Amino acid sequence: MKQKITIKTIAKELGVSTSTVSKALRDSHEISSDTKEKIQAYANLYNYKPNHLALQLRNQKTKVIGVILPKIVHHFFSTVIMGIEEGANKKGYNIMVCFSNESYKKEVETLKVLSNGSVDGIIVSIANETLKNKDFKHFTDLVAEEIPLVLFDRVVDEILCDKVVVDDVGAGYKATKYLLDNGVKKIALITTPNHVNVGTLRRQGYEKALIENYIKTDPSLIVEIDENQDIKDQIEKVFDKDIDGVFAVNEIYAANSMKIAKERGLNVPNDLSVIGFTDGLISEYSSPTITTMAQHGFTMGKQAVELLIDKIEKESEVYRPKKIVISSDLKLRESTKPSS
Amino acid sequence: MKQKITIKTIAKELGVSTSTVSKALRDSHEISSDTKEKIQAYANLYNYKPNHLALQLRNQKTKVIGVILPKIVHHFFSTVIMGIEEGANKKGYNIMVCFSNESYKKEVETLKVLSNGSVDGIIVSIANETLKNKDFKHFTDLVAEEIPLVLFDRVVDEILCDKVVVDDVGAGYKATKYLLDNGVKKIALITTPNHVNVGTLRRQGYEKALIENYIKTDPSLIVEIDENQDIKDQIEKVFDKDIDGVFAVNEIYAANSMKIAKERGLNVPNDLSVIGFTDGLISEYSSPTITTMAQHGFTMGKQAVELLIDKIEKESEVYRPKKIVISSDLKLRESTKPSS
DNA sequence: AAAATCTACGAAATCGGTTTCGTGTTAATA
DNA sequence: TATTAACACGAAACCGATTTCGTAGATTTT
Repeated sequence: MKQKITIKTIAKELGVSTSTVSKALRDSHEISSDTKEKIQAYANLYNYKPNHLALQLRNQKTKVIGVILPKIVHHFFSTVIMGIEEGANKKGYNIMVCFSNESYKKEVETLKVLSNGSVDGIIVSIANETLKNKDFKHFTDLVAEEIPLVLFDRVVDEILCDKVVVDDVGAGYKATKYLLDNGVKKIALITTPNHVNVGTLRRQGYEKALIENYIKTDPSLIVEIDENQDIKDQIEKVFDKDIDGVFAVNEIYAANSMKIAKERGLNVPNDLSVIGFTDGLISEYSSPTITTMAQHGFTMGKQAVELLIDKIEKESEVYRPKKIVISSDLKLRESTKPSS
Repeated sequence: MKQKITIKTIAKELGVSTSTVSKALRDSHEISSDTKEKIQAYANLYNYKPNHLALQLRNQKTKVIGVILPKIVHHFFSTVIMGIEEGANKKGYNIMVCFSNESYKKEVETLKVLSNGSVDGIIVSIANETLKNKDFKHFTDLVAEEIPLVLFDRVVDEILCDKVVVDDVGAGYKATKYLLDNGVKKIALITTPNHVNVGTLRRQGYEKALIENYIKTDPSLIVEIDENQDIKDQIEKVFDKDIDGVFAVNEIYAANSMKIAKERGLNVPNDLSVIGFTDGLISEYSSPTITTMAQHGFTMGKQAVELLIDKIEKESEVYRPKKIVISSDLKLRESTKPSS
């Protein structure tokens, strides 16, 4: 890179001290307007830009927010990033994005790198492997160091910090209830293994809606997908159970269910109603289009970053962890019968 | 944030100088093993982490790479990010991700922020508005400042720097040729306005394939989508032209075409063959699944970041801009007839 | 005319590290 | 025994800014 022009260069060229240059550039009243003009003109001419690193070191803040996501090629997470970025920019922050790739080890490493002073605070959605391990030491350490931390979507109670979550129980309930209210009787639940807590919560909502309608939960209607195996094969089995509804905890599972239905000659929504989760492109462009629980990722990201910046900038105040719950709405499309 | 432990703290506590602490922690031979052990033990106990800002300032490098994308909620770009991140991590770099949201103004601002020393180099895919304006001063300034820059996918010749692009002409040619070779006669091209050069290039490939087959390009079969208006409506018209093939320059246009076909009772692929671009989830989960030109975003990201780091780390060498062309492959699915 | 007050600027400390160079002590060599 | 070398460590400069404090000289006040 080209030799950057610094305050020192300007000072030397103009025969003044660095303090004078600094003050002149910040338009201090201590400097005569003559000198100011001269210095500012020179700085402009040579396109002087103050070195951010120096400022960060001096001010002990970076104006950067670290974000660790499990993955990015994913509609929900990329929407969240947009929200985080917009919220951060509005307050003069930039974001440093990293990925755990659902790996515990990478999450630990990334967290270590970010917590060495590169960022003022960190936003994380926990990796699946970590949730499975239940090893959260890297997070509790972070909290102990008092580095501002906000978790979103995939959170756990063990970590004491601000959180932004979807009302997963409510969402599962809403979806299931909608199906029941519209004449669907036998609803399959396509969900994640138990350690992924959002899946568990959505399942609770599903069960709650069933109980309210005096229907006993049938475990054979619940499919816990192992992502290491073929998704479609695993869903396939539940279609032998003569179901007339599917509630899938994400888009991919919903899309796979639709495909199976089509192959089996089932008409969606007449023979089978399908509701997915995450309002992504698949649901929108599938045919028929898929009714989903919209997760409002953008809002989540924005709320998360606002919470974080609040924590960063008002650290003197007494702190009690906040939890923001974002309710998700049913977005009706063609894969369900119209509301009766 | 909690008061961080610094080298100074350790020095004071142990009654040695900061130089000694620094050397001990870096395992210098200058320090006796006695002292080293004592210092290292203390540092470990109190979880000392060297402050990155201080190191960055001293070394005049940040080990951070800036990335500016037009958007993120988009399969291709999120795949590219993955590639960039992986390549960067492998070399000990982190990435700072920003978005232009296709806006010229935001692109200029973001570039300014990143070029103040926060990053060692920048990777950009140019915003649509900028391509339209044809105002690249913010980029040429960057090049003049000798800040390492790599452009990918959406690039222009006016900016002298390393580039990574898809062989768009070749891709357009391959797609069109495949259709022609398999009996499709009248192929509609659903593309972007002319200022988006990737669209233009793909169009050239389309035309090249037609010419080779002695078919005159029919302008009425080419639809330039204005993203501010309803996409489906715009595509609708070309369906009146009795077409039997569609080549769309992205997934969304392809999906919309499929939808129209379905509404008009056209069987895909028997009555109409469809080829899209970007191998995203829509193409994969659409029904029938959509044949696409796979863009290899991950590879592009990785190549781009490797080019950039090379530039950053070997800046002494004589520099001549490199251009890496990544060829894209046709991924055959159900929306086209099998190869004959 | 002496004292007080401004004005305009510079010296030096600071942020948290690294690194060069110098030096006192001890051990090895001539 | 005098000289040299090795060892172990500290002082100080440096990266690029900001900011406090001090002060010379001009101006105003008493």
